[in-house]
Amino acid sequence: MANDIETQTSNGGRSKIEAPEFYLAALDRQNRENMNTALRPHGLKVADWRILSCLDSIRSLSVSDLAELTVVERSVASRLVDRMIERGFLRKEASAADRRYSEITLTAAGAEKLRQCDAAVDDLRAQLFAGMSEKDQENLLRLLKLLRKNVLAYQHHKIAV
Amino acid sequence: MANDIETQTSNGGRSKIEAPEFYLAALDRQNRENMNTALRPHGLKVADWRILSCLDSIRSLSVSDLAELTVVERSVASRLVDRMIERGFLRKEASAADRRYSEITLTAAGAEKLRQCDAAVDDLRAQLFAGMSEKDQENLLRLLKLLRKNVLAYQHHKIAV
DNA sequence: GTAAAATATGTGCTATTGCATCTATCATGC
DNA sequence: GCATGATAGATGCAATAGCACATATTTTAC
Repeated sequence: MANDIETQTSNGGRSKIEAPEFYLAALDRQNRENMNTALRPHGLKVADWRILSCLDSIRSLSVSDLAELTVVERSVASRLVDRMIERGFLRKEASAADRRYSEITLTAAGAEKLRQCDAAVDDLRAQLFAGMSEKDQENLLRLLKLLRKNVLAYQHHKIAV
Repeated sequence: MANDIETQTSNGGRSKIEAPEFYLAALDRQNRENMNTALRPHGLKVADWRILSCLDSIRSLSVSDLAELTVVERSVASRLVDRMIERGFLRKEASAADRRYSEITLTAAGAEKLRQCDAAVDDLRAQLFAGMSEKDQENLLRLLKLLRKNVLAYQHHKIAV
């Protein structure tokens, strides 16, 4: 049944589900599923892994920074961080300069856990970009960055005006 | 604080948050937020809009088809459809050929609601692809399609092996 | 034909997310 | 200095998503 799906533009225009945003969304959702299955043996979910990855890249971040980088609500980031502290993967201390901020860092256990996931994640990435030339990958990254900039601009536009 | 975020590859390799998948995820999440704010005046959420869009493109689909196209669990699609039937946007009847299947179609009200959203969605899309040449857009779509194929292949690989 | 397996859908329950709100801390104005 | 406003973070609550399972229908194996 699902095999013979064909887009029939009933309205004369281009089919909505052929739009790039639709692909983008479907792609991310499916990739997230795959990430979750790849990470399950390690006891992590994608949201956890993203937090750890951010702190691997930047070392010390606040809850707000993590929320911004992983694009979740601050409340969600707060709870994710809490749970990972309980599990021993993260450590949190109040910033000396501004005690509202928390400085979250990886513990040795967190760094080790992240390292354990590397193989699975790298494998998944390799599958994802299979058959795509280096040049195409760079091109894709460039286009995605441009889209990201546009998205942020839209948000500011909305807020400012 | 969040402004001076710089990627520092503490592990010698490429920073994880610079990986295309990370951009992809962040992009989709932010775009979804923007879609939600754009659709809020119309009383729809992105999930609703996706369902309607699929049925605008294909006319008649089952719950499973909709779940597959929008990449959500079938239970989620089932409830989304139910609620939209209650709101008068969709109609559902059992398939004559196979009564397990439901044939879901847009009502006139549903088609009209979707049409009302078009301006907002088109505007958002224009903002999203602002400054991107026609050629780049086609290129992006091509690359996304390739990624999508790879993602699906990975899933089948996982299931089959 | 009948039994067993498979598929589509719906439902109960849990986990996750997002929104509103609260507290604590800092910045700005006077 | 102090009052007001702004920001970081946490928490209560509601909506959503996902998982496990149940039911109805069809297909497959015998």
